[in-house]
Amino acid sequence: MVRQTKENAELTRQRIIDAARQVFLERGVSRTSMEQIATAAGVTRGAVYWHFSNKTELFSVMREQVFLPLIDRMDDNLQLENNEDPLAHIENFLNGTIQALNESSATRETYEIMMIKCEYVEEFSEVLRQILNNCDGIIQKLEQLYQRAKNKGQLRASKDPAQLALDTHLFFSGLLHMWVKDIDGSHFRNRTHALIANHIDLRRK
Amino acid sequence: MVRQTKENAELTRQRIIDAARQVFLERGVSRTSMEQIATAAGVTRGAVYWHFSNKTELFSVMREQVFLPLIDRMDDNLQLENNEDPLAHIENFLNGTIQALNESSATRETYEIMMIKCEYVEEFSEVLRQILNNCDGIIQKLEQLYQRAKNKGQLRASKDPAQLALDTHLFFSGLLHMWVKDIDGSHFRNRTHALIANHIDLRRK
DNA sequence: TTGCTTACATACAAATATGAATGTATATTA
DNA sequence: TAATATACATTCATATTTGTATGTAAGCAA
Repeated sequence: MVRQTKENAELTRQRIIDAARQVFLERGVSRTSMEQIATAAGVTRGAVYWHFSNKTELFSVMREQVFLPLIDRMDDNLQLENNEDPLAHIENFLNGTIQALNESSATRETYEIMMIKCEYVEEFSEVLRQILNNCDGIIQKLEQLYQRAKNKGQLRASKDPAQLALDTHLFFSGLLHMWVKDIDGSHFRNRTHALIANHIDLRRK
Repeated sequence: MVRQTKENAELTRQRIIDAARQVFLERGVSRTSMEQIATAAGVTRGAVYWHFSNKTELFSVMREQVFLPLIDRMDDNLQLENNEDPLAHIENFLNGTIQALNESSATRETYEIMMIKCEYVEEFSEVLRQILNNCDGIIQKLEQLYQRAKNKGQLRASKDPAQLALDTHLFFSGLLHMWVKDIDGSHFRNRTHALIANHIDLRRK
């Protein structure tokens, strides 16, 4: 296999990314060598280095392939339309994110890698900063939605939208972490719907 | 420095543990070599290997030094005494844990290492299982406390103690994660008290 | 005081990983 | 169709890391 067409090269590239995800998941990012990724992708290290300059870049591409669409989805989903029921809107958003995890193994695996199979030091601390930035965005939008809920009289008395937004965000990051760690699903994966409903219901008047 | 007394050997051992924590924090567990730990502790690899059979064991000891007392504290603190105000009890427990982070740099650093500077694969997945077990215990005790709160009529109508306990646990693991990641403290570290108060207040009648 | 053990330091061998250099056959293009 | 750039495979030189093996001086027990 020497010189592929452009299209085939693109397929090779994607195979390498998928292989990286798989090996990262099994062995953790640090312990994974370029050789292992290459083998898993059915190529040699030469090919991997041709497409990616090093493991960090490969990791970033893998991550962005999953996260950029996900962030878009969040942005769309949290858009402040003329929603009659802001609280239900928040609930739908949370459920939707969980649904994305259930439906896409690539998303699921990438989450798992990022949460418990990656060490955020040196080059990787940049990733952490990006994640925190996203959090900020989500919190802001949650706050706006809670503000609208308050304006509509959906909320219990005197609840501060900013605080509610933070509480929801913390609840949800906790949920995502537990969702990922709870491999057999008995504790959280099978109960997300009820947990989310309960969380939102605590806010309702 | 050739042959120390028993006491001095114990000091050396502790210095190695502290050095490991420091290097783990800087470079992540995987990237840390025994050589780096030894250098940081002012000894050679020979000493490190004399005290610990490998990096994994050293990690475990470091972790247990911080976590076993912490778990004890939790057990004590969540004990079901004749408390008049179960909700306040929960609030105190949460605040106390945060306080432990604020007061002890070893605790703080160990948390940071375990959350964002360690990859839970192979030997380390055992640690993850232990953590989840602890979570179970905490959730159970929270549930009992919420049950007592319900019996005392502290809770809003028809709230299920089990659900409330899970929600609190998710909130708090989210908070711990964010607390650790929010290095400059602007987002969460300075607001934990209010966040916790708000969270508990959502449950109050 | 002798002899054994401890608490390390030093030296060694083997494995593994990296990046770059080089080779090469085929697409692509002029 | 000839020249060139592409998409890899192969090779090489260089670190790095690990575990162990061996050395050694001082503590400790008899």
